[in-house]
Amino acid sequence: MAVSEKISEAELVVMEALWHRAPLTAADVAGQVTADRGWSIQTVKTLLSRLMAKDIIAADQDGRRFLYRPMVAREDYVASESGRFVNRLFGGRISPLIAQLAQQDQLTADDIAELEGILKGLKS
Amino acid sequence: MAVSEKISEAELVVMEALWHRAPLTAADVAGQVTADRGWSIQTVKTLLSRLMAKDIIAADQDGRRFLYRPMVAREDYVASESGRFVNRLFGGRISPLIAQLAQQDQLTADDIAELEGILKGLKS
DNA sequence: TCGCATTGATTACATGTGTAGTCAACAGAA
DNA sequence: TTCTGTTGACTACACATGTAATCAATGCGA
Repeated sequence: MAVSEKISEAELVVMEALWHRAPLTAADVAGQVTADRGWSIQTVKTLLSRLMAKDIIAADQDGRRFLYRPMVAREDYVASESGRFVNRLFGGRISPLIAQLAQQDQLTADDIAELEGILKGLKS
Repeated sequence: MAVSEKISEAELVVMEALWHRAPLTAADVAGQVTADRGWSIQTVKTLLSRLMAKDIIAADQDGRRFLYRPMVAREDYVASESGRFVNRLFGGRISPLIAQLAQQDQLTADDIAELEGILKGLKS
């Protein structure tokens, strides 16, 4: 559940591809990400190796290729990063974060409605 | 207003000291942070130099020392990091973040009350 | 069977980061 | 005036990260 090793920016791009669909071969992952990022397939393979070394993904042999899959659920990663983030910048308190984002006009009417629903659920 | 250069973890510790009180000499900053972190004063000076190079802080000469002060307001930094964060992990949408944090039991009753107040203000 | 294309493994290299040591200048004590 | 301690500047060095090139094995087409 806990995500021990750090996932770097570039590694996260690869993880998003695997979270979106897995298992994938290195070539598949590259197909998903080289478009936006302009990486070579070698770069993707390096990132896959590093993620393997960190035990964040695993690979199952399929003939002479590997099929890569996440070992960490996106929800778990997001949960741990969210916690780290509010601790780092908001002393663990969430309402200042919301106030912050509200001030940046990052909250849509839908967000507000949704938040009210969430809060209602929490109070009961 | 925008924070161009990245502030690393260690640098952020120094920034927090300067945001808390400024201007400070290198020795003052070290006094604030070496306790928790076990850094030598040299480490603090290196971090100050790097922050200077990034134009995140400035220094005014005071005799043969320098008095360091932030060039970036904490609010601006927090705003830009918050935006970056919700974009990276929540596709820019905030309600999933709140739902996430709520699920981690990171929301206290006070938080909930405060959030309701914020939302009320936003709707009017 | 033999060469080529594919694939993982290894190596490369510049830049950032954490963590400091050393040096040179200068101000104040003796 | 000389010694010494303080201070910023410069240098160091290992590990992380971004971005790949190259190598070696191997399976498949000719």
